[in-house]
Amino acid sequence: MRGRTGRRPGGQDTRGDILDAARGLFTEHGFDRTSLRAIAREAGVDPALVHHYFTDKAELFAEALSMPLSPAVVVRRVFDGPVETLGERLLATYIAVWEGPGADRIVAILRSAMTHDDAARMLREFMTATLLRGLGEHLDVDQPELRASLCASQIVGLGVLREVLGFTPLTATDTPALMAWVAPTLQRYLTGPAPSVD
Amino acid sequence: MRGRTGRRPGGQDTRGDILDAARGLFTEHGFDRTSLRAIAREAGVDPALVHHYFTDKAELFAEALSMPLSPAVVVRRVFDGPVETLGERLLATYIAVWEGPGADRIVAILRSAMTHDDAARMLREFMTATLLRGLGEHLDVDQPELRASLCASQIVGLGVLREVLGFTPLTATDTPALMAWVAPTLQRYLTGPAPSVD
DNA sequence: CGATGATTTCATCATCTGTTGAGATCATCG
DNA sequence: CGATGATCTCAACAGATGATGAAATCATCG
Repeated sequence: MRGRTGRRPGGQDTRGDILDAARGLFTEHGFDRTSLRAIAREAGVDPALVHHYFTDKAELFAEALSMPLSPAVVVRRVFDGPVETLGERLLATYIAVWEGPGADRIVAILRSAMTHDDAARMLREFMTATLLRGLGEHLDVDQPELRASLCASQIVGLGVLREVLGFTPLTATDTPALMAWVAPTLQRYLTGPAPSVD
Repeated sequence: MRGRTGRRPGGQDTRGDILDAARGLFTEHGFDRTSLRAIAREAGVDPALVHHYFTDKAELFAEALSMPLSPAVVVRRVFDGPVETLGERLLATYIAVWEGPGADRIVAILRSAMTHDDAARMLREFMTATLLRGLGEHLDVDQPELRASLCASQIVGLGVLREVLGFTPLTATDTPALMAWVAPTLQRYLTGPAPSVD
């Protein structure tokens, strides 16, 4: 039954199984340390089949880790409300992404972005689409790109240390307490006055 | 001359050449994407020689990317001065590390830390040794580990986006302007009042 | 000069990588 | 039922990887 060649009986979603396995392994080990063969093994499938459905390892990565959240939704959620609590809603939205069902994908992208160009591009697009796009439309501030990038740096830093590297003080602290610390930072980056450089 | 076996004439520091090559390649590609053979090629040396000097790839990584700055020096530099400008000095110290002669090592560690345990450990040790150690001794605040970790998250996020991923708004902004934005964040994390959680 | 030990390369190993082509099995539709 | 096409595995490829043992060359010190 297992080692038999040819098409399997019963309409199984083998392609989906491969995607699931890929998502799991990419999340755990990143792009480079994940082999097609390991994915195939995890999915209970011959390596050649992976290559049959997805021509490239990069294509499989892109399809398995497609955006977990539509930028439009994020933008609406973040910018719909009083300006004074903008940082709070922004942080809450991202933390919801970290901890929500799409968390795997984000961690995988974060892990892989450091060495793999595709992942870096996906991360950049995710941050700019969800963060920078709404800024220009809904907020009237100077240097919007810089402000957004500063927010991105704080958010990414938090995600890396907490979700990827598992820094103990951050993983141990519960989410509301963490938000109370970090939200004011984002708020100032977004709406605070530009500092004067000495 | 090149393809000859046996010891080379002239007291050359081949071991040092290997370390230099390793540092450069680890910096550019991270741990996983750097092969011993590529290092050997770059150093103009047989792959077996690399293995002769450094038993392991991990050992070579650790030795090539040893700490660029002694924690004691960092702690003294950061905590020697008025408390009101603590965040400023802290950030200046780290940015000096990013941009100084040890920058390669930090970038390599950052790149590799996402997938390689040794690099993650080195990063964790670097951050805690330079940041957390001094806090307990020189500063009387509540939750020192959490405060230090929040600083680490902002610093690491900045380093990742600016030095590793090359986020354009951050790379384009000059250092003093960036410091003026971020230093207050660190200052608040270190000495500000603990926020009340709703 | 001769012996000893450190340096350096060669040839080779088993293993893993992504990829390919051929053929086996099954679902689907005439 | 029979043909067509999608699905799936087998066997195998060439190339890269980290590693090893043996031999060649040189520096050093007696």
